[in-house]
Amino acid sequence: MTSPLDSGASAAIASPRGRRPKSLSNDEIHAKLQQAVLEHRLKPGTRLVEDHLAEVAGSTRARIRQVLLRLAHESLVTLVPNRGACVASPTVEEAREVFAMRHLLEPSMVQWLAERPRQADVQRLREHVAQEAAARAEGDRPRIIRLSGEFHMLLAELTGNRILSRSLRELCAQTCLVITLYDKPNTPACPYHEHEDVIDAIEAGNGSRAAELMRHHLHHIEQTLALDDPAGEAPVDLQALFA
Amino acid sequence: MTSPLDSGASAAIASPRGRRPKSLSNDEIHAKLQQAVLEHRLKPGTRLVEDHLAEVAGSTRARIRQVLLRLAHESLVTLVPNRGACVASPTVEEAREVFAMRHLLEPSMVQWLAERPRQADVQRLREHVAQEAAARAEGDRPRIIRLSGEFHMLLAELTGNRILSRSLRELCAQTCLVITLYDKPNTPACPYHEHEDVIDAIEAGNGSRAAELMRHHLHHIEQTLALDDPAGEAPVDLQALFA
DNA sequence: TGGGATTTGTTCGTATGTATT
DNA sequence: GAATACATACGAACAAATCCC
Repeated sequence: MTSPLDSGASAAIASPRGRRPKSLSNDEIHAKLQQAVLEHRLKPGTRLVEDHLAEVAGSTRARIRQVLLRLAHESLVTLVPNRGACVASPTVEEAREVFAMRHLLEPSMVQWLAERPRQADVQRLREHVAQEAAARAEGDRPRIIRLSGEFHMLLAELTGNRILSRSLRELCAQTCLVITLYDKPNTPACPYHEHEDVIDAIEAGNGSRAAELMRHHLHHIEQTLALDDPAGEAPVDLQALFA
Repeated sequence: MTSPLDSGASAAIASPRGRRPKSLSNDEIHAKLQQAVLEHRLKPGTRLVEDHLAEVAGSTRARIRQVLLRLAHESLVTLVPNRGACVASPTVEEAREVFAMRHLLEPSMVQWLAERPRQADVQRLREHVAQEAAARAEGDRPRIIRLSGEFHMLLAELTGNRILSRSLRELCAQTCLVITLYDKPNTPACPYHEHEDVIDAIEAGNGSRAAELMRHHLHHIEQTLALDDPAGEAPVDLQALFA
């Protein structure tokens, strides 16, 4: 049984240059950690030691605890009593649940947007895709990955529904963890033309087409993953093996 | 401007008889508070003083803090720095967002269930509705209210998707707060025949009908609320009033 | 305008628990 | 199997802020 706590011990949150005397607020720490996950800089299983985080962030253990608690509730870290926190490692089952949830939400979400298209929204979406393209041109892979996820978050924000927005933020972050764990070797992150297609459908006010494109897009992302083979977690029943 | 902190000061979590020496776990405290909200025993605006909760639950302030943090993340309590916690009072806007979210999730959810009907599930659902009927017969109003919400949670659980399950648990709890705040005077809680209709559609394997019934049901709940008139919150611009 | 009571926020020392050698 | 090192969990006291009178 692979413990979620047996990976590298050093905190993966690098401070740009030496010690950082600046003390970050609670929310800033949370945002930084979340962004690190989105950029695949914090990998699943990485231990998050309260003392280390407190020192690096110029904060205190009590505050770090709060942040970890919040991240745990967002399923981004797992909290084991008396053993501390580490970046979550979603199981195959959990990964499927994440995608099932996104399949439930996102097609309806873009359909809703397409049924009341606003030019300002389309504008923002196109600007975002332009950023994606720029990051792609620069070969800035962490940035590409983050922006790909943030496109979906942006769609949620444009609905104006903050609950939906938060949900999708969590789901995208978890998706990033899933991708780091189960990505097939040769994967071109989230082809951007699919994003543009969705925008086109929204601009055209074609709700059912937008929904269909999103369904296809999600399906496509899921297909770049190896959620079938039991890699990563081995629920092998040793007892049965020797019976 | 009505502050969310100006309601009754006494904690509304009654211990059955005198002091309770038993010390509850963190999760138990959370469950109890959540259930109290579901049963309308904790009303919006009720202050939640850490010391009081700690004593009643036989716990410590530190633990209570964790529970409150979690409840805050579930939007069941609002946490104001240096002023403590109180049961959340969703605004009209937030109420609309809750229903929008439920409209997004629940029709697709029951459609999914209806497309792969299992007799065991139908059984559990019917048993639940029977409990609702029993509570109705006894006139146990808190129980009726709680069970009505829990029907929707049960549907989510039957999908086997824990993320969806948690989402709906949160949404239902928030709906309960919304109902206490904006219910029109004469409201018969959630007519149970609508629940039965949904079950029938699921059993019959009629996905689109199940979805349609759920849409109708949600719409019906929303219509028993007074989300149009600006009661409760008065965003009156006093400056404009005297200009 | 001020003072006292109440409640939250923080800190520190210690205890407990886990993993390792 | 025992001892050690390490990190989390706990408890109490102190400090700061808010509310009410």
